[in-house]
Amino acid sequence: MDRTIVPESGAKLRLVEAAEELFAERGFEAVSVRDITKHAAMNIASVNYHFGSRDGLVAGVMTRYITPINEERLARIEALERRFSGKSVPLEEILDAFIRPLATQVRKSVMSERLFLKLVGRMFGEQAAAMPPLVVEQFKQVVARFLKALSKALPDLAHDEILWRMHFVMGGLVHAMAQDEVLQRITQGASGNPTLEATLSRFSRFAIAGLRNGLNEEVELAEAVEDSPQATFNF
Amino acid sequence: MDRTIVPESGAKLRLVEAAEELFAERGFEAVSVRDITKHAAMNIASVNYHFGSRDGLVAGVMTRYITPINEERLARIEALERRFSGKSVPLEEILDAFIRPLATQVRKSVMSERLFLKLVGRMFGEQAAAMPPLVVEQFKQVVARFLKALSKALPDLAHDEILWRMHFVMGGLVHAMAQDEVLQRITQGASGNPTLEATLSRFSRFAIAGLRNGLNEEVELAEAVEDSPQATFNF
DNA sequence: AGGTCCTTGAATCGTTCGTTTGACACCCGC
DNA sequence: GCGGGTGTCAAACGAACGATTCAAGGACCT
Repeated sequence: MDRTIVPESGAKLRLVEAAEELFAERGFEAVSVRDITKHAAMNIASVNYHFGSRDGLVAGVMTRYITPINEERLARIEALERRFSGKSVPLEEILDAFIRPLATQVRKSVMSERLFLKLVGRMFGEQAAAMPPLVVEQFKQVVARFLKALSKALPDLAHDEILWRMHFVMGGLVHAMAQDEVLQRITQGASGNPTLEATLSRFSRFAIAGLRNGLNEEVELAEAVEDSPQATFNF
Repeated sequence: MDRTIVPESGAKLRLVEAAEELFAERGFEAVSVRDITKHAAMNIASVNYHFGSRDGLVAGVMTRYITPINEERLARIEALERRFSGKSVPLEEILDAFIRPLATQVRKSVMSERLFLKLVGRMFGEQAAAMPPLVVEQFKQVVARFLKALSKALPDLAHDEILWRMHFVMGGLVHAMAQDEVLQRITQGASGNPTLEATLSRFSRFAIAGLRNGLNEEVELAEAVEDSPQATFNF
């Protein structure tokens, strides 16, 4: 569980690390093989030699962090289910098991917190279609596992509803990670320079509330209609 | 307020519509000028003749729908503030004013709901840096306006906190719009084929709960700590 | 010392990209 | 009917892309 990095020849590692940095900064499609090899001080041919193709390198970058993140997620949710032995795991714990691995793995990276998050965020935001099949398979496993735990923790919510809310949660997470400069630009930098932990904590509380909502849904809607003369909520 | 489309020469319109469709389907960076002109049954040179460059066409596509969406957002929030004359506008109404314009504009588009949402989602998800300055300026105005309304509606929340939650909300929205096939793939299509209205309604309820959370924050945290023997929430 | 395998180096491949060119057709006011 | 915009067309531009080639290096083993 502690092995974070696939054993690489040293040259492979240098290429992957250079690629990560550039992908995080400029996005996957905006970086050429020449950019990467120049940044790693290596020959152009090295990418094709070590990874077969540019896509092979991209796959290597995606696997490198996402795999241990998802492994840690699975390990954590399994530990929780063991701890609560069949009973439903509290929502807070489930979400923590999903989010905290990001903070764990960022520490093992040579990149800054900000770049690491941008990289992971970009993988889902702009390269979701290019994910290696193995990673996709693992991710399906993670989703299925957490979905089951959420179903238990939120027994009054329909299965579909949970699914959608999880989708919203992942979207907020991905966006918050990858698009930090949008926040900065739009608010003229009024948002400060928070730590990763603080940001994830903020998000965690937001997401929990969104997920938990609806146990008393009809009550809230009734209120809303009362409050506003011409309620707009037919959609 | 009803003019949706900038007056265009007919040829410009055909190019923009062809570009929209391809951008929505494949992403902005994956579509070449040749793809666009072929799809519009026009000459390669037409893009540079009518828009100056490929970037000019991209800017045209971004402006075309985002501008009226943001105009409608501003009109709605102003109408609400007028209606509630100085008093705080209910959170539900604020969020509705932000989200509903998407549904309004999609109807004026020749594209399918799904493609339209993918297009708008992609603009923020993968092309936020390429937004025309005019659109960015308008968007800043929208954010500032809604931020003020939210501050009134959620008086117990710190300014920064509201800002971050709005960021999370926008992320969930963008992701839900652009990455629909992720949801399909990961859940093996178990999520059905909901209408736009249903999806936005779902999201709206989710976001409201997330935004409103924390008025009684310490209470919930205390509960959570009690529930779980070894609380993991130091972050 | 010789031979083998793994890895790099510089040069170049064929494609595709966004953009430009200049010739050609059209229309409209004079 | 004639000149000057206006728009379209095929063709070609230089630049950048991912990928390939092949010779030369270097480590390691026998």
